[in-house]
Amino acid sequence: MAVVVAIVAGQPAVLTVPDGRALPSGPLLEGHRSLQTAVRAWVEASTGRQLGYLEQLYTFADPGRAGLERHVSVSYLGLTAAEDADPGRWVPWYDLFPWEDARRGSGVLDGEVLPLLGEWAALDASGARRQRVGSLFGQDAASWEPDLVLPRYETLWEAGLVPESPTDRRREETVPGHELRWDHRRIAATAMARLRSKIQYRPVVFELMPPTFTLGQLQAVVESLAGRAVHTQNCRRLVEQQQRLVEETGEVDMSTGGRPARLYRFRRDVLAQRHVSGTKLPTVRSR
Amino acid sequence: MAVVVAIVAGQPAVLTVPDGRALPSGPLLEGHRSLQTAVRAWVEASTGRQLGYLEQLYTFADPGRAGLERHVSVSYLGLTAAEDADPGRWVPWYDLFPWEDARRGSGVLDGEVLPLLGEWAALDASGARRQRVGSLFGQDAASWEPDLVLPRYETLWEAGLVPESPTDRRREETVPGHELRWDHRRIAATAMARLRSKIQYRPVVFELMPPTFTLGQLQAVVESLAGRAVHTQNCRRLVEQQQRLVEETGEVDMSTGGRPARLYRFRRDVLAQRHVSGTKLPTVRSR
DNA sequence: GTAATAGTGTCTTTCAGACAGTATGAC
DNA sequence: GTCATACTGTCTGAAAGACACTATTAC
Repeated sequence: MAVVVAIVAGQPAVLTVPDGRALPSGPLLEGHRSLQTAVRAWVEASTGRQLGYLEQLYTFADPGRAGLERHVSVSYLGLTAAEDADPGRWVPWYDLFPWEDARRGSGVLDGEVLPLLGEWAALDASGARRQRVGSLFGQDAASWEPDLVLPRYETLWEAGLVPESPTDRRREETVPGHELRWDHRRIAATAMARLRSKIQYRPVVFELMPPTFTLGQLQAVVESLAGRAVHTQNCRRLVEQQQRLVEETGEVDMSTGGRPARLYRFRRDVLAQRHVSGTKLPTVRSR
Repeated sequence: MAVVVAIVAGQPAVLTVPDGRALPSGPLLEGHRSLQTAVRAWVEASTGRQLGYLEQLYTFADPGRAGLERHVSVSYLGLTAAEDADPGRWVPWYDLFPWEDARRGSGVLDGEVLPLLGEWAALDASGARRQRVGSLFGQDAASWEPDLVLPRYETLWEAGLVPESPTDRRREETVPGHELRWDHRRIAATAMARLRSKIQYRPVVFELMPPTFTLGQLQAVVESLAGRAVHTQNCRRLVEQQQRLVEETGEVDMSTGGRPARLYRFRRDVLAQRHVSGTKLPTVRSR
């Protein structure tokens, strides 16, 4: 099973099967040296695009009844450069998790998710639920941490607020969001969490970028992944000077609507050279 | 398959099968809700000790011949509190990887590993091997990064310098170190790398500590895991003030050989409360 | 007293975060 | 000219890294 991420129409999106209701999955191919190469070959063959990056995510297993073998499925996170072909199979990541986008107003979070979670938390006299919701969803002076995608999803699942919650606790009213079959939305949440933390300490954002890009575009992609605004100047400083992750191509992009932006390309050689860190997500406090 | 780590006689050690030549492994048990709980139950039953921490490491698969199912094995990293019973089944981690201990003199590294790697690098005219060895093993002004356990091991494997290297490239003279069957030493290296990076951003060291401990003991454990000296005062400051990860018990340990040390205990409640980071490994430059 | 380890106070350097200002296009 | 976006220079505060010093035991 693979969660393949690309930037489609400026927003991160996840590749699905044609009906848009499940992640693509395949059998473990024979004859490959490792699982990793087998998965890469399978994804590249079935999507027709090259994967810039692939890493193992997590291995799940069905409970397994007596006498039967468990069914084991290994999930992977893959990144590929943006391309606008075949948009039907790409589901925007914030359609899956509308509450994860804290960039603008966060309407779904404040308008629908938090009130429903509030009801759930109120049912628990000990206050543990309220504290959990607070620290995960950035209430009560806790900051909203982009990485906590999975525990946030799990909280909604436990609270019965997603359609895939277990039937005995599922509520009438659920939180908005594009549903996937089985536990695929949970796996997508795992991938999203991994990617959000990975971009902070490894330069993997560039695998999602076209060959040349402006620093403004780079920042927009980082923001779309993190789901929040980052600090422009520090982002530039980090990428350009401190890490020397990019170099100018000498060309400019005139279609900005303002001053033309210089085009840059990723310096792939730094990956081999040193042990570099990624985009540190310079945070912006107010907003 | 599990890599269970504990501090035995002051040094990190890995649990093995009775002959000390393989990691313990078991079948996927039936009837558990998740793989994680199944592994925990199996390890706790077979070792008789509780695991403070358990996380999935990596999933490997045999190449798989036509018509046969691949054999999949899921590996886990487990941490348990120090205990000195049954020392025969614990193999010290620096017996497995003597070159990973950069705390004192690093005799094995300078005396045996680097000369052999130098020979291997010299066979490559392009200089790529030399650069790789330099950046991984901290030569040529590159700093020695504790986390790079796995690429260092893989380099030795590729260079034919470990007994488990493929026969067609294995050298006469290999690097010292306790060998394990199959690819178990590689899995142990994966675990070591994961643990070394994990202690920097999650407070997992405490799972290896006895219920009460002095800050000196804590520092010694961090150093033994990281394989290098850390900065005493900053380590204290971080753990005590900034993160408030520990609290005094009010008692002291008189067996230090110098001034008695205050005893502390880990504040388990912080795990639930906030999203705290671990021991930042304040580095010490000279040495 | 010395040796050894525990613990405290403070200085310096680095850098994330922030602000203010300038540059260059379209209209 | 205005508006919009791109880019630059500099300030500040927090914290990592480092140093010097004091405290309390055993001998």
